[in-house]
Amino acid sequence: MDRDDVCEIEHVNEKAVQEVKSNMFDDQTILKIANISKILGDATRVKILFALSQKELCVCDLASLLGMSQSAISHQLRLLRNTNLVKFRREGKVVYYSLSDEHVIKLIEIGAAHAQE
Amino acid sequence: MDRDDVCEIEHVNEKAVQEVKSNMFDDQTILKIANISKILGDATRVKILFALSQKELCVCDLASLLGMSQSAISHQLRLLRNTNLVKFRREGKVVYYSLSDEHVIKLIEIGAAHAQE
DNA sequence: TGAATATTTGATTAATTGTTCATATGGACA
DNA sequence: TGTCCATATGAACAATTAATCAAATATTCA
Repeated sequence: MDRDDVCEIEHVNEKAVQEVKSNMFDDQTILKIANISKILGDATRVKILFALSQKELCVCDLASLLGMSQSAISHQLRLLRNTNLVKFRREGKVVYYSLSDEHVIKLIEIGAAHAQE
Repeated sequence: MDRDDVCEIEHVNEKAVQEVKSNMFDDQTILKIANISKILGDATRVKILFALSQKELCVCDLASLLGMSQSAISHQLRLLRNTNLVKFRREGKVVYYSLSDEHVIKLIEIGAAHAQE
């Protein structure tokens, strides 16, 4: 699309637009904000992260806790691993997961505060 | 699926699971957390919300600022309206949008802090 | 009223996503 | 080695989603 034609130029508040633009986060930061939000945009993942914020748990614990298949949990954990939100350690056959990012809990808390309204 | 069969019962740390479960947010709260996160899970919407946190802007301003079609912006604004994250006022032909939820900015700020790593 | 302009809306389409099922991997232990 | 069990992974499928295009509203102004 042609961004000069979004509307008649006289109607754009050019000064305000430029001012906001100069304060805007760079695209990479915006993308990272969107990406971590995307992670929290699924109830299963929110539950997993909240659970792990309280206790280190194995895949099996999480599956039991959430009443979901071990495969579904494992898929979600992979996502959380790939985005460095959780870490894990192996103990025999069992793999224990725990949080590796403190921001996530703040985000969940603010989301919860937002929910109470 | 059968949640009793996710794994051998003896291997679930039942006590830990129960403890976490008792502290877990209720499903409705979890859903609201996920839903507001979903909103922030898109770069266009993050930009819109961040822009509106600084200045009241019209649809046309936002389209110009983001270099996107006015229709695309309008669709996103509808979403933000429906979730009560923005409010608007009409002035003649022009509709001005502004933020109506303070939590959103905190979420974006924490997301940005997370991005700086 | 009719023309012009800002915005909204509905339908469509391509892309993304979360779960399921089946199968693979990896460690423990006989 | 072979079996068991916890976990991981790949393919497939349904559902959701964001942009585009075309068309509808709403407001101003001549």
